Amino acid sequence: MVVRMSSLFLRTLREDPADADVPSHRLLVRAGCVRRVAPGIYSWLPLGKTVLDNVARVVREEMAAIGAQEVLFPALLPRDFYEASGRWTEYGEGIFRLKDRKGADYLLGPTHEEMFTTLVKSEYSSYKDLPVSLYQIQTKYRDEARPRAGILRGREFVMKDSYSFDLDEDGLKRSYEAHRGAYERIFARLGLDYRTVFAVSGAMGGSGSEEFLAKAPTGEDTFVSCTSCDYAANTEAVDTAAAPATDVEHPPIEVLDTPDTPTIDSLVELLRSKGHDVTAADTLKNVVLKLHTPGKDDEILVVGVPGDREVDMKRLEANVYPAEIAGVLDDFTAYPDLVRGYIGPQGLPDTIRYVVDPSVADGSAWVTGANVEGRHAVNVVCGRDFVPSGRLPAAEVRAGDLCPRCHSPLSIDRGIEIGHIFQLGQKFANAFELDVLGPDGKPVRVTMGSYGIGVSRAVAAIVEQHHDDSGIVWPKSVAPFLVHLVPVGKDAEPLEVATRIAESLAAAGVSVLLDDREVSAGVKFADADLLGAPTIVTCGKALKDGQVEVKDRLTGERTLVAVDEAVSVLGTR
RNA sequence: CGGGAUGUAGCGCAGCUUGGUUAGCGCGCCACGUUCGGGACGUGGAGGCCGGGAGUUCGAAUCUCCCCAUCCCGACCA
Repeated sequence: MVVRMSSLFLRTLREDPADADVPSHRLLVRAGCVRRVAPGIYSWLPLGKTVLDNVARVVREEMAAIGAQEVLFPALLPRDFYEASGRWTEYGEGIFRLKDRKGADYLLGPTHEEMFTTLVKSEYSSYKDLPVSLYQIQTKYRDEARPRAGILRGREFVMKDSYSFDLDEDGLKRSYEAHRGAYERIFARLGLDYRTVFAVSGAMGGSGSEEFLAKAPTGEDTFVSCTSCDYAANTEAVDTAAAPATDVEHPPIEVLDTPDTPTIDSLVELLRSKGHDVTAADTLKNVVLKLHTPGKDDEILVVGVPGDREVDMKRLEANVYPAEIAGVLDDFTAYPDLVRGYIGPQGLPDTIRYVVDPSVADGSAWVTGANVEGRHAVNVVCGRDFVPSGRLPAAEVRAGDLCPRCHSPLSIDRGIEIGHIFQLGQKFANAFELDVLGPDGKPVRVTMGSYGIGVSRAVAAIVEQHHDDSGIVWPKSVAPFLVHLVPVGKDAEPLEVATRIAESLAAAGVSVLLDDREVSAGVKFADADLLGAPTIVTCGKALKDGQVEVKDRLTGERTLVAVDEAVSVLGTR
């Protein structure tokens, strides 16, 4: 079918919308693909809907290829399923809740582990039924505290979520690998430049988890990748190897008067002025954090990191799960042993939990607080003068830090999370007592995996990676149209020729957009570039030689093609 | 929830400091004419509870107070 622009429901914008600052948001709005309805909530117009459907089609094909079967759950869900898993409470303000006319509680589904688990429990009961993988492509709802960046982080979004059900750990690993393979093929077909990185499982629980991050400066996730081997990880999940212990003999602790040095910088400056050759990296910074564990009393945690680094709260939090970091302690009155600004791990009472970053090696000597106002201690040796109760990755990760695998430097990039796969294990199977009967007649607890792709987010990620100053440059796999025909000139001939080519291409199964509007050539060219069809065909001046101009949107390269050959040439592009 | 900014036509903005006829410009939209290969031009139109409320004033888009909303940064977030 030929789509004619004169009747296509489309209004392009010449100017950038005021509320958009990331490229995908700007261009999807300007190209008439989406319109904002409320914060984080968007309507999809014909062009955008076509792209969204194309992405979903690729996802469906690859899911089918690994044998996953599609279902569709409601988005509107009753409370009891989420009560059973504990997530009605766990999610807090993150979900949309509502009541029906009888006052019964409902929610708009943020993710559907509960529903899938229950469905399989109600239908299957034998080991012979497994393994099975089910998925849906569905609208999800999360009441984000701050939706941002247009389609990239909305409160309503389209997600493909699938779940695997296996009898044991080995089966789970096979399902997980199958999904990882499918995801790699999907993102490659979508034209996305992405990395697969180790991630933290966080609230989802489970053992293994990887994220698929589309590289983009506008991405919200920061990840490291090794410049030499294939190691890559979300910064929260970077595995810092414990620094090797040293057995250098250090002099005994010496306590120095260091008045008015509450910060690392002021301390280093004072010590250097007194002839001590130290830098911030030689100091041990001790930060007091409040830990909140749901259902338990809050506690404090003192963490020591090299003084030239900040504490990465997200990274540390990933390592204290299920506890959450409620912030930095600001009221020290309940902790007389902690001298604000002058805390040292040596001599801290056992009642205070003290951990260090793995970069603090046994046998290493540090400058740190003397637990007395206005005094610091030098030659404080880890393992000799204090013994941390544990090592938790807590220091910020920097470009140039060493790869935990091969010790080459790491680089840091930002990415958009387009997919996430989890070896979920039995968290939900336990919550719903999902068992099947084994060959011996005894019940076997099912093991699950959960796998997500942000379908609408992928559309935005594609635009982030495929655009230029003039507009979007759609990859062929998802382009709303493969060929955009632009007749120019006041005579009837250009439109006649363009229409003829358009109809022949459409008959050959090529999606075609025909700009039959009565507007100036400049408007047509600008819109063609903005809309981003991979091939733009101008029917104009060259018609006098029996030719049309074929432009590759990506490279800008233009070639002249005889009208008679246009259909066969374009059909094979 | 903290910090910053902004609410005037479908979209992008000016006007507000220093209150005063009928609130303006560009894009888009409608009509007619000219133009016709990189966002053409002329003429004439349609389109506004100036975010909401209360106040000050003879008079408020403009000043004061309160509220609401949106965007950005942070906290938060499979």
